Amino acid sequence: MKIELPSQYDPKATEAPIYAKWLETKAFHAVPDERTNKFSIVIPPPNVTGALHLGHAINGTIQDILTRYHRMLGDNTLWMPGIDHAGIATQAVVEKTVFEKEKKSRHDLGREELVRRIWEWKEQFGARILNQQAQLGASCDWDRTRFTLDEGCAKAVREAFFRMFKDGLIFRGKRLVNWDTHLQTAVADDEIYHETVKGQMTSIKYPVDGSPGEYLIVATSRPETMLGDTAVAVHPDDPRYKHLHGKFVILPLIGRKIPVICDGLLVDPAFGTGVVKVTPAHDPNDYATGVRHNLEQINLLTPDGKVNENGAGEFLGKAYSYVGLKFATATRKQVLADLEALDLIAEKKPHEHEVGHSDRSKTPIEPYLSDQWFVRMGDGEDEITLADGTKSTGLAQAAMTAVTDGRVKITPDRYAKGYLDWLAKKRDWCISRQLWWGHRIPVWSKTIPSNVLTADITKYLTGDSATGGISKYLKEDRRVAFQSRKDDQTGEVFFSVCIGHGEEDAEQEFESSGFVRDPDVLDTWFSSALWPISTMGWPAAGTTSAPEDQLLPYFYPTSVLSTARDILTLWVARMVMFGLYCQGDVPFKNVYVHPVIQDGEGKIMSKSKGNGVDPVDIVNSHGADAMRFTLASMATETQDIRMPVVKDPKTGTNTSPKFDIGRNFCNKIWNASRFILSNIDETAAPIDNAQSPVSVLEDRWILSRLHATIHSVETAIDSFHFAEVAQSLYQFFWTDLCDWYLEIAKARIRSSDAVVQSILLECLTTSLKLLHPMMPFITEEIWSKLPQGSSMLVKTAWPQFNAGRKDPAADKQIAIVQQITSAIREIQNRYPAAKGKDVVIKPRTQELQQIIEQNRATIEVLALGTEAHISENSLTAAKPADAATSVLPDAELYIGGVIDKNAEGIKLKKRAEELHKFIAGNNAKLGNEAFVAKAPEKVVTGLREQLAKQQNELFAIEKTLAELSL
RNA sequence: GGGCGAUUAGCUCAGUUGGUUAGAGCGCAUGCAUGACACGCAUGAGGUCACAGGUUCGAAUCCUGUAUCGCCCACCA
Repeated sequence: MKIELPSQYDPKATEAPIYAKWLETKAFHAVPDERTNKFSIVIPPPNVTGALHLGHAINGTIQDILTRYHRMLGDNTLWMPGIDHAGIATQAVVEKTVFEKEKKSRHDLGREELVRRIWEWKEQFGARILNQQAQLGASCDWDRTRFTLDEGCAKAVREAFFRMFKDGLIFRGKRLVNWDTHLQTAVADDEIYHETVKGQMTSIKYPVDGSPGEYLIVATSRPETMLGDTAVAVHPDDPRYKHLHGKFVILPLIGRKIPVICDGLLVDPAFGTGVVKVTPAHDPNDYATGVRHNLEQINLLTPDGKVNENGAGEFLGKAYSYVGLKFATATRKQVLADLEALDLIAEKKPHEHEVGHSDRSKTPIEPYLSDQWFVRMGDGEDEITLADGTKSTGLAQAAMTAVTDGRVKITPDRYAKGYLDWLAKKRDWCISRQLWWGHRIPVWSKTIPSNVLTADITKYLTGDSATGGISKYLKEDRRVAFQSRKDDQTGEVFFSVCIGHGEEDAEQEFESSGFVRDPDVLDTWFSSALWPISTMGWPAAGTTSAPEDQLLPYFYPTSVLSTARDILTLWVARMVMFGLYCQGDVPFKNVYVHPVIQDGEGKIMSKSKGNGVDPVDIVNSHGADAMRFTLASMATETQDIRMPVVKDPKTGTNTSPKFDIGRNFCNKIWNASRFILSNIDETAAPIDNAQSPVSVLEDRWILSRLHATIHSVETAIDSFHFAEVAQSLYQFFWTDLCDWYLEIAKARIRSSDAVVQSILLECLTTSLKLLHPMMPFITEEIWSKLPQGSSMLVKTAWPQFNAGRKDPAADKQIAIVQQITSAIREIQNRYPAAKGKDVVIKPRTQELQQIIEQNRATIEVLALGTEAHISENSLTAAKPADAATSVLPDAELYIGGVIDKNAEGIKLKKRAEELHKFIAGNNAKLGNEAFVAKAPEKVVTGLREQLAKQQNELFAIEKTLAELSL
């Protein structure tokens, strides 16, 4: 009849079968239905190449707490999982593998074959990180698992691109990209690491045109770039160079006459000579300057990093050429030598600077001017129309407004600032990447010779045919959009056509008319930005009655996005923009930014540093619940959190003592449950939460505490205070329930008291429910052992908070019981001889005397066992001979015949000293008229009461000391 | 360089709008094989709240400055 559990909780044996059961019962599967209360989260899709790290684990834990909590609340709850194709990272991994195995580069394989290999790789390893998430207990709707490169996402990407292209929000422009001269590809900013290089700062003299003997001196760490200079800049207000405004200098070696321009943004007059050389094609700042002043951009580089035909000229009657030399090395050397020979070097000094290197090839990056596609973020003038019909002065502004007007709430709110600041710059977003793995840009282009008049372009493209070929797309209203851009220098027109979703047959037509598809793919963040809507079926949502088609109208906007702060701009801001533009509503109502876990020294955990902890190792050593509890208890409001890392002596892997907290708590839960279940009858049922009156003090108290806990857990989850959730559950379960209630109630438990059984069951079942979102496996396992019902905990309703169960009177009485009990134990600890001896209690108030009297038995059970008693409890109790004393603010306790005078004296004197300080401080405060006049009455009376107690206690101690003649 | 944050017990962190003697866990010390649990129980020690000013009757909490650390962004001719 009694239920028996094994004496140790074994996560390894428990977790997999429980998870299988959840999947079997489709517990995580969400389908739109008539419910109006719904909750949805889209997972930040981890990189397909990625291995699970603690960041995933803490974020997964948080999302699962929210998801499971809302599921239990009865909300229609969807947690949408998936993975990200992670363009460059994935391509690099596969390229590396191919090279290691076959010694073949991607050029050897060719585009199609490489992409095929990456897909193959994805099929093989892509699900690994999601399986690891499942090991943590994540309750994702795996039936809906998505991939940012799957068919649905491709459709969404194509549609979004098309709309923006058509609206002019996507445009083609020049941009300096980070060029890897070894791999001959552009690389993303975050694929670059900086290395400090010892170089030289060279000051070069540029002769002023028409003023023999006068030079402008510019300093540079990259003298070879001077070959591409198209201006020198000074500050407009710099008096040293006012006379040169509008003048020119002659570029040494090349002989080009270049203007002296005034630019207050580029030039800091206090730095160096206050003159800056401007090389628009090879430096980002100079590029921007060039755009401002309409300067010529002279590209000096070939794709493999050598100087092209622009690197030659004539200076002072002598020809110089650097064509074919390696740019940053041979060219630099030669340029310096030639300048030296001309005596045009004013100064050389050692200079350390940061040089960007490609992660892939480990070679220095060259800024390289090339044509790229951009998303226009908006400059505040042109209005755009969002999908809900409202207007905005650009995508960035729309995303800013969504946060400032509260449609998207960021928690903690300080992160909103970074988000807004970044968007306020409205920097156009370069979305083309020179890669093969990704969504290929759906644009076909053709260069139209300069001799074709603008008006004749259509005719030129369609030839004589009025209906055949591409003409129908050019003339009819099809989902095909056009842009053309004339090159100022050559007069050629670059004619681009974007072929939208549903018009794929047009691709062939355009290609046979000489159009060439853009070789680039889109920045991974482009498809990530569509993630909340693409996973829900956009753009086709709501048009059929198929359940898959109803996701978007039902679950969008999602409820919460949980993420790390580093992608608040790159990802979150862009999702908001695209959500508003494509779907007309924000993608999520809340953004929760969780803290980043660092190692014990405050360093970010990383693979290369070897200071990371692998969550899978922790699942193996401590169990998923233990890890989840620990991670949740670390999810405080702070932005970084430290986790000391140590080597596990058994496995040699990294671990942290922090996880023992969770493991110990699991064990506590297990054993308390074991104890309760082994002591209840099969027929026992939890007490009726709403109705049954409860009369026994400790029963009233534990239910009071239980309901306070329900309330605080709800409040904490709703406000994303996950550490508080962990804290209040830990406090309730371990301290209140196990340390106090179970100990107080043990006698009744042994005597099979029916009431206490119903209370125990109520506490246990409710605790399991409250703990389940955070610790799903162990709670589900224990739940399955309960005498009643066979339903799974995962689908069980969340406990109902009942304010009527809160019982301040019971709280107060138990607090006194605890205080007296601890005081007696303290004496016993101090004087081992006190063990087994009776206690005399002398309370100072009638009320306290009564409460102690009412709980005499309880205190005896907790502190005295069976062999001793409270022999007296009265206001006038006399102190026994040689009594050890415990002086409480409201009472004195004595255990006679045990005293060690000296030890007693030391302790009492120490406390007396403390009291003297407190009393003096309080007297000073209360003697201060300003304080009494200005402080709230509550504070003043509280202080007076406290002072009275302190004086009473001090009086008692001094009396005792006198009696001891100390 | 700009922004954000941190600095509270040996360690990791709480500390709600300023208000009665600043809390927790781990670790440490002492005692304990007590009929759930030694991954446990009981008790205890341990803090000038980074530093210097200021506001206030009153500051861990608000303001200013300094120092150290971390993260994000931009990187300098």
